[in-house]
Amino acid sequence: MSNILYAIRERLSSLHPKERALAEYILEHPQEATRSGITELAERAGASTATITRFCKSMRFDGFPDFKLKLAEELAAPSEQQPTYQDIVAGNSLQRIVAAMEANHLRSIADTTRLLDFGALEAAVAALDRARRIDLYGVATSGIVAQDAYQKLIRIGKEANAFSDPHLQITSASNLGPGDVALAISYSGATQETLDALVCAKAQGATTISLTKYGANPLADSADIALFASSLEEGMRRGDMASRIAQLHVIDILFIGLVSSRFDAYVPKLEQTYVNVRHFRKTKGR
Amino acid sequence: MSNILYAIRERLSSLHPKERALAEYILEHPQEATRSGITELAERAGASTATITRFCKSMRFDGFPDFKLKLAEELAAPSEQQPTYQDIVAGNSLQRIVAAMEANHLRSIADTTRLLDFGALEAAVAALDRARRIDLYGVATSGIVAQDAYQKLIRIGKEANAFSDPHLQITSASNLGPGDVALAISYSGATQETLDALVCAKAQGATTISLTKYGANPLADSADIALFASSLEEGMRRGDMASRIAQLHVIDILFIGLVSSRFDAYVPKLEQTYVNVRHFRKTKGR
DNA sequence: AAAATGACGAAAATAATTTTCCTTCTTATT
DNA sequence: AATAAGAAGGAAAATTATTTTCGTCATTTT
Repeated sequence: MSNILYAIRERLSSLHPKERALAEYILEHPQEATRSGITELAERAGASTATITRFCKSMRFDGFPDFKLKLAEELAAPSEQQPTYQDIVAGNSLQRIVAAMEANHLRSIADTTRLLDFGALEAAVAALDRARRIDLYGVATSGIVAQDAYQKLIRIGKEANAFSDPHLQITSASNLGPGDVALAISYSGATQETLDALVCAKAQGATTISLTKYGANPLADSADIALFASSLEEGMRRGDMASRIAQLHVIDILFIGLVSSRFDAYVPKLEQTYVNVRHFRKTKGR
Repeated sequence: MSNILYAIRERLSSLHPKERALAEYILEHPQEATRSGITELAERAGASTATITRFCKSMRFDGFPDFKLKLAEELAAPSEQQPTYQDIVAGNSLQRIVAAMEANHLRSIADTTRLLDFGALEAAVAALDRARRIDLYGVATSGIVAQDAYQKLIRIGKEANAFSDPHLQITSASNLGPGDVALAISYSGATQETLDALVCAKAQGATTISLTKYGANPLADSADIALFASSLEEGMRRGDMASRIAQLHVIDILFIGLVSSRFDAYVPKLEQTYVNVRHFRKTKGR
């Protein structure tokens, strides 16, 4: 199922009556939602146009037209051609596991790419470029992603730090200032410690960026710039595998975007780092 | 190519100057055309909004919004041919970077899957299942992958440890014994420290597994079981991005293979870990 | 029971698109 | 070469769509 429809279904229970009526109508007639204007849809779903706009904004779209466009794009990608997410169950042969894993990872990268918000991406790259200091927050699996971003950033001479420890996160966030950047990573977007750190960083005047699963969530709501990686169906036995790969995909894009934005400044540092590591370790490898 | 873009190109020669300028702009930046409003597009294409509307009508669309929607749907449809590895170069637009990144990651996962040796995989899973202790070695980017494997293994109660520090690697390897497993990760397969640790582990009687790029390399040659992740074309400016994702892909397969091999033993631990983390942190997230 | 909060829609405000209409440019004709 | 006819194209008016504001009503809290 499409990520947008999935995100809607996920939120269904937490919606107000009219919003829910609207959400249910969209879930039942997604095609029609993309074809009609806001007034028409309001009538058919039994809600007001105001409710629709509010709903779209709460889903972090620019507005109804933006929602319509993104939904249309998702619906246009025929899912029967694309591999769909596979659950992992008992007693599967290695062959089946490998096939399922491949499908999930491919799908999750493709989905993430399709859902990318270029505006947010550009803003994030610009903020990272400007930043005097960059803090990276993430716990457990998301900590791995934060570490990965950290390793990349220091290669181009950025003053970056990654924290998994809640106390250190807050400690470091407290010492950020305007122009600095805090990038908080959490699959669910609901990790309290990471959220606390982000809020703290924001209070210090830092530019805050979130990287979470798709759909509204506390972390994304609090961040100045919200980036998303595709979310898998619930019930997937270990949804965080694909999501972590999707998040790394976004990190890679951010990093290459950053390097490309000022090629002359960053590439020499990157090359120098590489040369130095080789020279001092006298090995070819990583 | 999309039908709409194709239709535009076909009509190109029969269009008036301004319409042609518009058409050419759309052909070159189809994505942007779907993202922007009519005013914005008019400015960028050097035509007036009136011209755009007229153009859309002449193409038998209802109007500009209709055109935009249909074009977006077409562009969202899955891509034509198998993507090939793309190099990352200066001054690329974010759109191109994203497209290249997606192509590389998709390709690298697909390639890795195709190159998988099921025999080695099965042997690795069996060794991990048997192991009393599991050591994970990896430096820098490969250290991230080792950390990821570590986080997974401890979730199912495996006594695992990940080391990036060369001294600690050796120290820990020295205390492995028969039945234990050392999994060494290095993209090049030539990282001296990691190789040393693996050799040391082997001398202690541990089963050794390597995870490297495809092809002969010291690490794979020394390991009892050699696993491979797809190697990118040489000269790729940052080949380790895709390779790291491919390595994680292999780790995921190993892990799920392990869990599936003895579902009844491992899944309850996995579930329990998950429940406990949620309970003690009183959050839904990661 | 009063106050506070929040959902919600009517309607005003704003934004986007389409249409009208007029100017300008081209081309055909005298 | 001058002029009329016709089409291209843009400015701005008209229309249409979307968003925001604001007030009402319902629900919850004190």
